[in-house]
Amino acid sequence: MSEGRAIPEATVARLAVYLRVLGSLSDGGLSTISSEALANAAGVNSAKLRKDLSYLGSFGTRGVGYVVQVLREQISTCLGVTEHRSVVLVGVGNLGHALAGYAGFGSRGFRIAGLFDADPRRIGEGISGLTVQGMDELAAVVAQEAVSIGVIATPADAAQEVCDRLVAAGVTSILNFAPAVLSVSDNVDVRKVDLAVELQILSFHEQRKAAGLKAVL
Amino acid sequence: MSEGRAIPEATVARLAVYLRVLGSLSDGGLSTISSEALANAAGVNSAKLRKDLSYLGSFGTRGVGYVVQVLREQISTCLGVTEHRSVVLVGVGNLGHALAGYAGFGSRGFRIAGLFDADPRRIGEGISGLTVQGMDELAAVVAQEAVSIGVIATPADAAQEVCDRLVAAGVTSILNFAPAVLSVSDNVDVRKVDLAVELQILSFHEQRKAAGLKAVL
DNA sequence: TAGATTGTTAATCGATTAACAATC
DNA sequence: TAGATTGTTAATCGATTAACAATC
Repeated sequence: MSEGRAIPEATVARLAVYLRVLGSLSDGGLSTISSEALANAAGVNSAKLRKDLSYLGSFGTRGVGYVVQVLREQISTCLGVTEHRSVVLVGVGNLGHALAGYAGFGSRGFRIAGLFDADPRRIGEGISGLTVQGMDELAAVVAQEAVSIGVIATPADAAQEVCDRLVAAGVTSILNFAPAVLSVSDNVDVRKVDLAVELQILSFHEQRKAAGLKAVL
Repeated sequence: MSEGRAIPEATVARLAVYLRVLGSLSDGGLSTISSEALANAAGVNSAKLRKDLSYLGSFGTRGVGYVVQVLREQISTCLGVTEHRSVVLVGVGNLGHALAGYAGFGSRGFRIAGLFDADPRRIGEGISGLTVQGMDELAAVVAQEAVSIGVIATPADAAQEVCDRLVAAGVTSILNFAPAVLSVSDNVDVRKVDLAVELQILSFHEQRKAAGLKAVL
């Protein structure tokens, strides 16, 4: 039981996309779908989709396709969406506000257990039904609400300290929106979302396109 | 000239990180650095770092390391940071506000050429020194300001239409923050940043950790 | 020369893809 | 049975890593 048949990282990311696409499809009343159709909707090719699903088991029907509901349940279970998780969000600047107001949390099994900020002027502020707390409260909330995920939306220079405090409080996964490289012990997972890096990757490709154009002319 | 010696996608993403790390290092007055030290600061191993840099050429000194300034210039040139690029941002909700206020744009060679929203009540609103415009103005601004990159920060159901209008206006790269899969012609680059997907990946790993813990006990 | 560190090779690892036998 | 589509295999491709010769 609880087999360690490792699912590739890239597959996990795509499963989350499939899950969302399946959500809108079943809202649209569709009850069954082929790998080809789902792959198109998700923007991948069908071989990759079938390979991805094969890591979860085999619950399609040859000649027919997949039952949308079954697929949703299998993927949800695999990703752990069924177990609700509490997250804390540190830093309630512009980005923190946007994240706190993000509607997708609840429907995907996440619950914001607390908002925190180091700036005393922000403490007590109400955002999306929650009240901003000071960093002193962080450890207690993480412990009481069994929080396992921390989201960092502070400026870069505060990120490492916030990270350390989150880890000390017991958080084991961190989603980092601050433009800083965090160092953590390797039992803690960190994922980073970096606007500047995304833009620079696009910029790089723009440049290549321009160079290609020149080469052609 | 303008050689097509392809730089791997993964390398491009890391180069952007190295560039930022080098920025803070040279602010700190450091003038020379070894691959080992830079790799540590960037959170990768030194072999990977050297391999990444080798795609740009070889401008380190054996036995010594790299001159920080030289490295910054080489990476900047490669990524196209030296040529300034104009971007437009569509959707000025919470997230749009956060993005519009993001300080890192200018220092990285990007300039916001316009903010747009479909909601007539938002038109005329001032954000970070810019005025929100209606979608009718989009095409003209893209053309006049030679905008090549569009950022989508709308709700999911508006994303595809906004995308189509951006592409029609002449944008060739899109950064999509809306939780929707965009379909575009393949001369247009799309990168997607998805909060829900990031959280679900973390959630998946949390689950694995919990299962591993149980297995050990 | 001795010590340090780069740049590159070759081995390994992981992910993608096409193709097709299995089977509804 | 004939047509459709899955699940899986094997080939390919790309990225990571360790190791070390080159060289400062």
